[in-house]
Amino acid sequence: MTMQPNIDFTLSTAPQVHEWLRDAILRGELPPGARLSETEIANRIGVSRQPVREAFIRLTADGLAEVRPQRGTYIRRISLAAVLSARLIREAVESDLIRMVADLADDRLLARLDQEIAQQAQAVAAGDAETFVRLDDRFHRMLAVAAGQEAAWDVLEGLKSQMNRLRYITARAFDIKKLIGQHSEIVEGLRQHDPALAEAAMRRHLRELLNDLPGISDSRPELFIP
Amino acid sequence: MTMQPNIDFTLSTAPQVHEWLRDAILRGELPPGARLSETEIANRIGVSRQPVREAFIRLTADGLAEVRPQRGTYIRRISLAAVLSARLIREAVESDLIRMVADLADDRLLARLDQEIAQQAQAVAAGDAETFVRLDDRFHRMLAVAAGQEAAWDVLEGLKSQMNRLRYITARAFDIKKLIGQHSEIVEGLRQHDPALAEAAMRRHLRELLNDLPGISDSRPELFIP
DNA sequence: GGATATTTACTAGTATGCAAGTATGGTATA
DNA sequence: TATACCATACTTGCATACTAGTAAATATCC
Repeated sequence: MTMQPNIDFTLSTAPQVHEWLRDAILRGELPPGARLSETEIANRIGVSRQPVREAFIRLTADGLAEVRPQRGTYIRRISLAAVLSARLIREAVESDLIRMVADLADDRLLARLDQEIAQQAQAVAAGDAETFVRLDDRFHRMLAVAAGQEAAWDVLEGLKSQMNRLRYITARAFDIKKLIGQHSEIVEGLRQHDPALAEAAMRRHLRELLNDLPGISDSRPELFIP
Repeated sequence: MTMQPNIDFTLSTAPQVHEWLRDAILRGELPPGARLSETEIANRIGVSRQPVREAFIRLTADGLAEVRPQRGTYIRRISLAAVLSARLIREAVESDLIRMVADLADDRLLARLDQEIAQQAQAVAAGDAETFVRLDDRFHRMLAVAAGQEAAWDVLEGLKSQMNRLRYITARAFDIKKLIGQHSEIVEGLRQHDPALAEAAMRRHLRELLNDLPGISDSRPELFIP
């Protein structure tokens, strides 16, 4: 954790500290298992323990930190079970959403999706894995919006936080080209207005994580709860 | 809010206060829109403001309260959009789960589900709507467990909190007999090991809320965000 | 030298005081 | 009577002091 946050003292500081730490955790800057201290962070950013403490409580509620009384506060390691649950939920929801979109998709939407995929290809050509992660999220969000269910996607975002940490930390471990090809298959299903085809492509796509997960948990066991 | 919590002073008080308030909110004892005060609750249960304040922060993270700086803390009114999102997610997930169960269901599971439904019928015969809400949750959890996905159900529990408040507050507004009949249809699909049949029954069941919601939001507008 | 107390430095949990913003009700004024 | 103003009593946000518990290094005893 190299940077300091820019605290705006005309606003409440606790939420700002929370957001700052949350970002750092999701990006993997604060790795699973890392130790935090209310006092140390408070001194670093020039506030009292109190707002930092409240930020820790919020992080705990997010499932991103764990306060061990009288011992310390730690960045939570990733629970494989939680990742698998989130993946299952995501597959179920996005499968339903993509069926809805298949009925509604018009040329304008299809063109925008094609354009998104082109940008993704550009990022992978530049070897920029982090950008791809961001674009990937945007692609899926766009589908949720097209289904008129952006709110549902926002809920998924919360659940996906464990998955996202994993993706940022191990972005290079994924076969990104394959993922982009799967995006194209999904859009192809939409183009044909074939809900079953689009759904099958979506499920294949979201099950990809199941192939990668064992390798990741073998090579980076320190990220996970044993 | 009539009762006092039993605070165990050998443990941290903040989490205890949080759980106590959370229950009161979900049961509808603290109704949407109600005003809370750190000081008042602290005095009532004989602790300082600090742990109460931390409980409020946790409630905010749960989406159950809203702290308006320098104004007060209020029990959040229910967002219709949030309920609809939660319902959609629930339908998607439970549909996938019930398909899994249809493949695995054995006589022992079917017998236990039949027994659950019998208990539900008993509750409705006794006119005990609150008990039915509890049994209903147990029924759906049992299905998730049978699919080997109890963790996923736990995640849904968190999302459903807005829905649950509604159910407790307006338990009598629902046609409970109809709901029990739908439970039977779901189990019938399992008995025939027919995933499509079971899924269709589940979706019908979970879409029932869509029929009741307009009536509820008309007759109890004070529960909802405008 | 090894095992066992003890000190010491740290941790988070709680209580309390103060600051700053908001709502309310009363009062003076037109 | 209606309106503007102001005093007051609240609210939460933050800082600080103190408590109690943990863990690790150190001293002490055998």
